[in-house]
Amino acid sequence: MLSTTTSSATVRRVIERRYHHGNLREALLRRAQEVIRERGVAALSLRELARDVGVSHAAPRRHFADRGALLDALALAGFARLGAALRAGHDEARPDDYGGAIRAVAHAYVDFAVRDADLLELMFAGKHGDDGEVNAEIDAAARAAFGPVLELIVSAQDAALLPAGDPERVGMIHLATIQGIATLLRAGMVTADQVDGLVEDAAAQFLAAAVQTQA
Amino acid sequence: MLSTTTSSATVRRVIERRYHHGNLREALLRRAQEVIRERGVAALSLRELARDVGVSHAAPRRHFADRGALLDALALAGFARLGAALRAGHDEARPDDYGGAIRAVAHAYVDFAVRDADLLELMFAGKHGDDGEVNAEIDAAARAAFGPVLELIVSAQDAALLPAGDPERVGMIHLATIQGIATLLRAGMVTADQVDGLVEDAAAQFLAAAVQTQA
DNA sequence: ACCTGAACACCGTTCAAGT
DNA sequence: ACCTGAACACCGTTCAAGT
Repeated sequence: MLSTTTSSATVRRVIERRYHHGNLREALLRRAQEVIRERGVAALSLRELARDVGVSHAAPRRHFADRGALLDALALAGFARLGAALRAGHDEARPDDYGGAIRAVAHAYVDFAVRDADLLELMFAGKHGDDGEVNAEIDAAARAAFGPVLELIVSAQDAALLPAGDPERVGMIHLATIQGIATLLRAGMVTADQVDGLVEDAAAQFLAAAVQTQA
Repeated sequence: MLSTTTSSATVRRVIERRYHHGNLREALLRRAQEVIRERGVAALSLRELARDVGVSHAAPRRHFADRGALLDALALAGFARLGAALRAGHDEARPDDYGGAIRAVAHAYVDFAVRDADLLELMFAGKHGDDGEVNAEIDAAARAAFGPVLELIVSAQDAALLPAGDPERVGMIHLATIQGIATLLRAGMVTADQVDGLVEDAAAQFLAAAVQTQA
């Protein structure tokens, strides 16, 4: 039918147009996340990405100076998404239920780590940049993502449920524990059905140790 | 001088011979560890390795079926070295000083993680093998490496310093915490001078939470 | 402003051939 | 038994050229 032909031609033109209006960057990032999830960071190739998205192999250069720049952008987007997930976990609990919030955030973190294990590894890979220094933008995004955890600790301290003290330090141990559980799962040293129990233990230990410190 | 010429020719022949007698494999593994330490796993190239060691680019194939097999061998060797380091840490403490032993092992672990951050990441990368399953040999090596930690917990339980219970589960939380501290350090979220304090906190929390569980 | 096509130097993998 | 050399298909990066 004529209308079908017309509309399909229109769609084609629109798609072509979109790439000329700044959407190639998003398309590349979206596809890159899929590839990482399916086959890992090592299998991520700029040329294949360009092919998948229907553009020449040199086109990504407009948006990402090199492969490292693409990885940095992925890490940045990853921290934004992780931050949203942690915040959503935090908001699942009732406002005064600090223990519940701590557990919900921990579970949200591990869920993210399971679903996007390779992306998380990339996010924590550090040494973004040729000379081995930490990318300041990514570092800031990471700290922002963990904001809900710190707020939680400060709130609990205000409510006298946790002893006063540097929330960064108290929270860092807890964060390390959760992150470590995710790593052990990824390595196969912990099975999927053990994870929930370990996360519960970690949250309980976090609260218990805080009380212990207080005594 | 004649003798110098003779001996240098002898050395050359010996080196050539060594490669023909099964040392190419060790030479490749040794050089690979250096490259990983200096420039990371992603920068590891079989061809460059062969060049560095003075052999043709196809020679490594005799000893490693492909790049993945080399990485597996590196992970295996890494766990052997990590196990030795943890055992050495354990032996630093007096036989009856469980708290000291736990702290020493934790510090040994983080030291390894700092010195060989990229290797450790490779060791925990999981999914060795094309279809995403965990390599059984590497998994066994990992469990063997963490043997000293489990022994420690069992000993402490026998001495009634820790509550009875599954040592794997009790120890796994502690191990996760230490591993997580290493990851946060690598990511730049924790500075090098904070690490010792965090490790001390983690060890104290481990013992405190155990006491708490007992009560 | 954004993308293409050709070019360059690298890489992993394979395989016949050498000693 | 162990290694070499040529070959293939891929990759990241660069750059002149197109629209």
